[in-house]
Amino acid sequence: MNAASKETMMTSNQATKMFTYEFPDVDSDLSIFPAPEDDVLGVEHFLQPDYNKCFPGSVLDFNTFHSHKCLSIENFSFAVEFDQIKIDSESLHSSLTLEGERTKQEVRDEKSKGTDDVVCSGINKLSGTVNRQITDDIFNLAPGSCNASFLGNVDFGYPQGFCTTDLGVDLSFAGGHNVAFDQKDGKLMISSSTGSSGCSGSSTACLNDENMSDDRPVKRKRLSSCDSSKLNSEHNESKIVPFNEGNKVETPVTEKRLRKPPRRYSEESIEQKSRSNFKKSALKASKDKSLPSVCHTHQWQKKLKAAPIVPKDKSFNGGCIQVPFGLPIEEGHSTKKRICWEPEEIKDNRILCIKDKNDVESFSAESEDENTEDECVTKGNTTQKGNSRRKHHISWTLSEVMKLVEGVSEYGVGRWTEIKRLQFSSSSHRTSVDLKDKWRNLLKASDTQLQNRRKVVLGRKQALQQVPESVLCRVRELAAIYPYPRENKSKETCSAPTTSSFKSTTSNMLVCLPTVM
DNA sequence: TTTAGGG
DNA sequence: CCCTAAA
Repeated sequence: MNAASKETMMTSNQATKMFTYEFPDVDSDLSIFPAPEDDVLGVEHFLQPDYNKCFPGSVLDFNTFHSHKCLSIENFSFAVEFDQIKIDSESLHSSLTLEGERTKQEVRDEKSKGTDDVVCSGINKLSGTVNRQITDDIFNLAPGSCNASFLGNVDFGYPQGFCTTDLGVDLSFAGGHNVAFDQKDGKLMISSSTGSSGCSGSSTACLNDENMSDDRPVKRKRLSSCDSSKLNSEHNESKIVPFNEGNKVETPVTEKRLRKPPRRYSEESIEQKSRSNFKKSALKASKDKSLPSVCHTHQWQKKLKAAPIVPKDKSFNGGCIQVPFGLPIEEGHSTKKRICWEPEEIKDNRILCIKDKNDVESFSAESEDENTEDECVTKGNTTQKGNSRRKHHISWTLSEVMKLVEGVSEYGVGRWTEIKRLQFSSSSHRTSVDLKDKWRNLLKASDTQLQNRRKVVLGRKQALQQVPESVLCRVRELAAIYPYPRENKSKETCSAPTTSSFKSTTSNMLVCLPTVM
């Protein structure tokens, strides 16, 4: 419309000629040292005061660059959206057409530093580093210090394999100028929406400083999270965003919608949140800070597909860990509420096997110890403890039963939590509910045993008996002393816990039974 | 969160 | 062993 339109009258040849610079000697005397991908590049070295000393051959003197040709962005208020900038310096130097001493310097600098992942820097301190949000850096640019002229036509030309989704770049310049990164072409596009001064094509850009005022409010808008530009990688195109003066507050920066997390993950997250305070906090933290690792969405999506649920530690409570990259790690995982992927037959077979094992070897000796117990636990759980909705059947060993009976004798029926804490502290797979259930089953078993005895069906049935008779007798004794809730309410109640230990009473327990025989 | 009880 | 209601 005004000077802006005038400035765009220059032919593309002119523009190309004027602002194309090649670095013939960039690689000649400077070697490249590959840097780890996660290296974060500092930008302080860009601010070294002796730039001009080192490179007197100025290609672009920011101070003398003609503002009538290109926009002077001194005191330039702008909004910059850099989610993640990962620019390969190889391609950067090859097609970078920024004119400028500093640009050259920076490229050289990066070369000399041997970093592969470098810098998009046309302004004083506009740099992107790997996995780093530099919005703040950009925002903190002192307007006065940004004495630079900037002309577009920056070709970032990312190489093969370079992930375009790592370049979620949106530059919205106040005053109707917008800078966008064309991920398809790898071009930085600068355009004006205020008039006819739009750039021709994506390779040239002209910015006019007349529309710029020094007092333009700095508008910065964060994307909701850094992964927003990653999730829809296929359709994520940098757009030139119109920017109107009256529209400063709601700059329509490219909105990228978050991909909804997989349902399974959501469910698991909810589950984790409800089960562990630590997990809760971790999840919250991960949500709140919009963790940068989520930027690797495509990675963790892949992992999520293929990731098996990996057992994390030996304990049951430790549970499983499924770590999509950058997602909250479940720290403790309940063994409950798993989705059962295993056919029932397999489980039944395993249960039978365990029972057979017990038939053969268990209860023959009272000395069955924790090792056997743990071994049993391991057998029952390692294969699928991550997936099964139903907890694996872990046969109660004799030692466990004895501990349970002893606990009941000490603390009474119904105080399962205490029994668990004091008797089953080492076996994390037995919950208080398990103890309660087991006690209930023991009561049933003891009752059945009585009936069997009365029917005189001895021998083989006794062999099939899971719990030895002595233990069941003890259970009956305790049941008489500590009536199981509701079942034995009619029975007499004994308030004082028995102090006798299991072994001391096993010898005469049958005598203690009032109803037996 | 623990316990009781049904399934 | 799971699930849920109740305390």
